[in-house]
Amino acid sequence: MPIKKRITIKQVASEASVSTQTVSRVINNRPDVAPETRQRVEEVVERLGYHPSALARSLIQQHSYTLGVVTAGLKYIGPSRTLNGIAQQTEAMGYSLLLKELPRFDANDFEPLLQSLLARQVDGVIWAVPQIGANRYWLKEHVPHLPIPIMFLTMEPQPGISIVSIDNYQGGRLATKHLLEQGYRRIGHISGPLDWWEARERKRAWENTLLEAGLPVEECQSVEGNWSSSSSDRAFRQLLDQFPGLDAVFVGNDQMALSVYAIASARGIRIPQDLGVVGFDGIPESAYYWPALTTIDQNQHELGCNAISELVYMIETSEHGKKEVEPRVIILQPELIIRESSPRRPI
Amino acid sequence: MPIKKRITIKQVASEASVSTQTVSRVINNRPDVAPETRQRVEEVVERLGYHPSALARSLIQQHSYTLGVVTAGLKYIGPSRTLNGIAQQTEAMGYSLLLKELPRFDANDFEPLLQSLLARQVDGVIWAVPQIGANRYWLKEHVPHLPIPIMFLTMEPQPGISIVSIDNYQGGRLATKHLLEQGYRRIGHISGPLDWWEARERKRAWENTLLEAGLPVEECQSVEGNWSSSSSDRAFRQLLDQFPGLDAVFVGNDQMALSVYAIASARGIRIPQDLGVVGFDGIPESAYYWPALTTIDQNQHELGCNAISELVYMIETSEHGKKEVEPRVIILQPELIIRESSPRRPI
DNA sequence: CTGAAAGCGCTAACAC
DNA sequence: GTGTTAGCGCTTTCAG
Repeated sequence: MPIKKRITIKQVASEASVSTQTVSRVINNRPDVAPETRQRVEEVVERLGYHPSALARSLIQQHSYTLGVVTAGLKYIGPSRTLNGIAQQTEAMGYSLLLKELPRFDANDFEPLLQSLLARQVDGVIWAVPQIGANRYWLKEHVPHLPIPIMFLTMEPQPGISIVSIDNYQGGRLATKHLLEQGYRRIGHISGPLDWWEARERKRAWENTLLEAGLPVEECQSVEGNWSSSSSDRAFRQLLDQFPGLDAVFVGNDQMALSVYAIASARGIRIPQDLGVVGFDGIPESAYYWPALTTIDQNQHELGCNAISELVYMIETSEHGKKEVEPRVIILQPELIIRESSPRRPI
Repeated sequence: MPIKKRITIKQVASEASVSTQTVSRVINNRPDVAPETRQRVEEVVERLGYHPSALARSLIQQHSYTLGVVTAGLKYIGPSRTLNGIAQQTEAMGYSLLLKELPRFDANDFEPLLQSLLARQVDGVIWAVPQIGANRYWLKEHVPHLPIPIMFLTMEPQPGISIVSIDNYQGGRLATKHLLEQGYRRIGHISGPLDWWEARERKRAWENTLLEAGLPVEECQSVEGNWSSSSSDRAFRQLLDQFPGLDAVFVGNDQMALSVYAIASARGIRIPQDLGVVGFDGIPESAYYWPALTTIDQNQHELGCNAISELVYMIETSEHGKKEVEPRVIILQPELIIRESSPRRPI
């Protein structure tokens, strides 16, 4: 039961007529306490509503059981789903979470952020900000000097860095191959913003898959969006104008696919009869687009979970074994979900 | 620059040939330091890459400059947008954020959660979990005994409790009145899950507004969903079956409106010619439904910002003035966004 | 202006 | 089994 004033270990000790050390042993479940002493102490702890200060404990043990997470764009569903996994797994592993959100995706003043986490003695850090532009420039120089493990999400593998990522290239490949297999031939692409690594990977996969199938890929065949529905509103109209004969489009995410649907409806282009569509992300809503959207499901929740498991593993082995843990790279595979927006094309 | 080993104030002191107090004064910008001493210390701080331990500081000052936030359902966009506001405002006010996510919306084992926050000496708590079922039962008994301020989001005002909420009743009223004004008369409702306070408020507003307009409200005129698109898939079909002559529907949130669109399309019901639709939430995507969705915009980001400003105010005045701050209730007003799904009905 | 001593709440290491 | 001593890294108090 929460109480108005904070009780200290001293008060418990004096109330139970033992030393603080004994109280400490009881609350930490150490063996060397006489059963009746233990019981007496426990009774006092209960009665006073005593709860040990994690702060004091962290200070002396040099171990806070707290993880720092740096994120960006929580107002979007992707980062939130990842954070959801992170929070859940952190809790499950008995740690707490200190949250920092970057004001912008491409903010790159990593230093004060990292310091504020280090000042609070976090045991490890998850850098859950996607790789954009040059926002990873500091890795090479600074990561090796950090006193604690740091785990990066969603970025290009790099020697010496621990990373958990989703295979965006493979996702783009699955999407494009699916469209090819269904008989589409003039396949356009609405990409995410190309300063994002993920957007580039998806586009690169689309391009290579077409080329490997012996199809030409022209400049006018793809347009850049910025992940938002409103951006693809413009992008899709441009694509229609500049690439005649379009029979399918691979859209960089499900939000952008939504306005592809809207523009198509407004222009009398029927999906899927006149135009096949494949999205990316697998947001729950995409199953209720009409027609239901074929998409690439990326499990961002699991991404977060994996990152934490791995990070905690790094923390705990580097403590025990005293030797540094080898940086590890984990790549999760996305999945193709076939729905109604990409049926086999009649010959 | 981050450094491998942690530097302590002692090392800085000895390196600069001063006492630790002097170093302390310098890093806290206290006045009583000779300019040249200050400069010498600053130089050493810089050279060694010293950063004070927030932990040790919190311990002695009994003030951690950290806020605890308890949230739930981060995989949904609503809670994330709120957390976004919370994180941003917390940062802006110079605090850090300790994040806890409930495994389920209706989890009500508040006790261990609160204790784990208190153990880390948070200066205040934001309870950002919506009011559902009896998950507020503990307030009356426990809140008055908490040693720190606690701020609740999204719940029914209650004496003695600090709350920031959005006026869901007013939102439901705006939506329903709009449909009435546009000439719709047989207006159905797909509600959120009715153990949610927000869902009940929206429904109550819909019902009262119809009654005040002299229209009957029958049992068969509304169906309960669970906020997800899939739930309203079922709910809307049921509504169509059980309430003939439906000419408009007020849907509890924008996600559920999405499958109303899908079912309508599949059944040849034209929106808006045959059916007017109004949603709730104002998610960015709703502007790209086809036709664009009229909805009630609730600014959840601002909700989070307000909650933090208020909480920090409570913390800082209760410290200075030593007297408890009066609990405050802040109600934010949602806004009607008129788009294309609810045109004036031809007579 | 500066330093010495005390202590925040807890635990590690050692005595008894 | 249990208590004592020391100290995590910092700030407060008070003396000079």
